Amino acid sequence: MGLRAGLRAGPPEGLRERKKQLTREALVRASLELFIAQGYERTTVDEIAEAVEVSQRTFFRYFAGKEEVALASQSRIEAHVKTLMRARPPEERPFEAMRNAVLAGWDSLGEAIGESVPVSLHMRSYLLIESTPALIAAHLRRSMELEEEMAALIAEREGLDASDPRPRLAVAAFSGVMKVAGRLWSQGDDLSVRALRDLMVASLDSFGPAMAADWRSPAP
Amino acid sequence: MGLRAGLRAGPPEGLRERKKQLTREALVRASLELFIAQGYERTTVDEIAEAVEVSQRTFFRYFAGKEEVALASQSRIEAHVKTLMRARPPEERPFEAMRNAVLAGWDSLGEAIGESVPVSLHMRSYLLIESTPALIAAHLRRSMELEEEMAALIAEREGLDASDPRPRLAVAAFSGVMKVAGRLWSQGDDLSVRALRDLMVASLDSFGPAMAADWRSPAP
DNA sequence: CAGGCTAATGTCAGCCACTGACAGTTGACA
DNA sequence: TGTCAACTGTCAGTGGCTGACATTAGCCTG
Repeated sequence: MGLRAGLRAGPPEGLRERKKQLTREALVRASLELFIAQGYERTTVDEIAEAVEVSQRTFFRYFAGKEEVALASQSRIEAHVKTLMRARPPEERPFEAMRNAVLAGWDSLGEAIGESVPVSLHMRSYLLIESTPALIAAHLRRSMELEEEMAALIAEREGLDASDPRPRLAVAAFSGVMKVAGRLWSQGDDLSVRALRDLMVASLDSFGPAMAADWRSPAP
Repeated sequence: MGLRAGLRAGPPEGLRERKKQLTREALVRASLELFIAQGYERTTVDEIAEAVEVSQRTFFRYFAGKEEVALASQSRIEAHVKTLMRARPPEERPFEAMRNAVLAGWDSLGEAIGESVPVSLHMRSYLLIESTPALIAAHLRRSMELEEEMAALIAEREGLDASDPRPRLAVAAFSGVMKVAGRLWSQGDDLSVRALRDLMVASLDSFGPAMAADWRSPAP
């Protein structure tokens, strides 16, 4: 131990492991670039494999399907947010904790997705997802799983029984708001991370009013 | 005109149109029965086509894909709810109108899905969807489209600009609650329509408290 | 009611995502 | 260094889905 110098998180286990990591990252990068350049459907797995110089079979040993590689960098963020959520101080109320975890997640985007996928590529891949029906579907399913984990986390934080529906309701509302923000962002023209973050904050802030107020009376 | 007697809604245009309708219904029925009996993935399109005695190619002329036929009876309900939503009196607030439209939709399930698909078959198909990852994904995507239409409807009702995010936020929250209710239902053991309806009402009723209350203090 | 028009269907060939089986290659480690 | 296990490539096959073209069958007009 302690032999290696200048590395941060996970020390590469050996040559084999390092090569695998490299192949994986190359596949993600090549996939995203091809998807963005020519569209998701119009890109075949053979093309991706060829670009990375591996066989098609190898591609499928790294990813369960074409969808998975398209959502790969998105998954990194979700994992990151989950970690941050677990680290939230227990005094924070559920909504507050989720809000802080998500915002902190986007503020540290770079660390979340690693060096192999530049931030701008990641953002364009997000855009790709939002504009490709097959990927929208896959993404929503993954989000549902995330929601369930978040609800379980919150139930634990608050000391509630697993059957209590309130955490699930709160999480459903929260991620509904996030989805609206994501959609607004993808339809706007400022594709920066900052713009997305601002939209998230704005959507969260107008959620309360949106639920309570009488929209027909002139705004307060 | 006026020659035909004793028919209700859409007068069958002729023999050709009637046969198409019949084929379509037979495909939906056979699909659902096969899916339920042996699972969605383990059922091939060839099997379905064979059961109805049409070619595989014909199947794909009626449905864009295997997913679509699995969601067919679900789609009927969504269309029905949309209609009911449009008929809601304008005095109702958005949440109220959505709630009433959805509940009324389930109360008139029979009329919505027609005779070709019995209610119990429909409910089991709903269960199938909730337990099949590929169908969950497809269903969530369709729900998203429904949400957008609902938001547009509400924006119009309330006389709001299309860019106002509040209708979208309200709809997102509402359908988040509905999804939770659907999930609770599919995981319970009472698979009746009544049970689903009750869960929807219960979820809607506990939504307010779930958002506002301090869950840690003993319930009021 | 014959015959042409057109919509609906069947047949065939082919693409692409994905998988199992088997063989070859290459790090790991005694 | 040689053995083992992990990783990769090749091949053959299944199933969803599509375009092109031929065939059938309701429809409509004279």
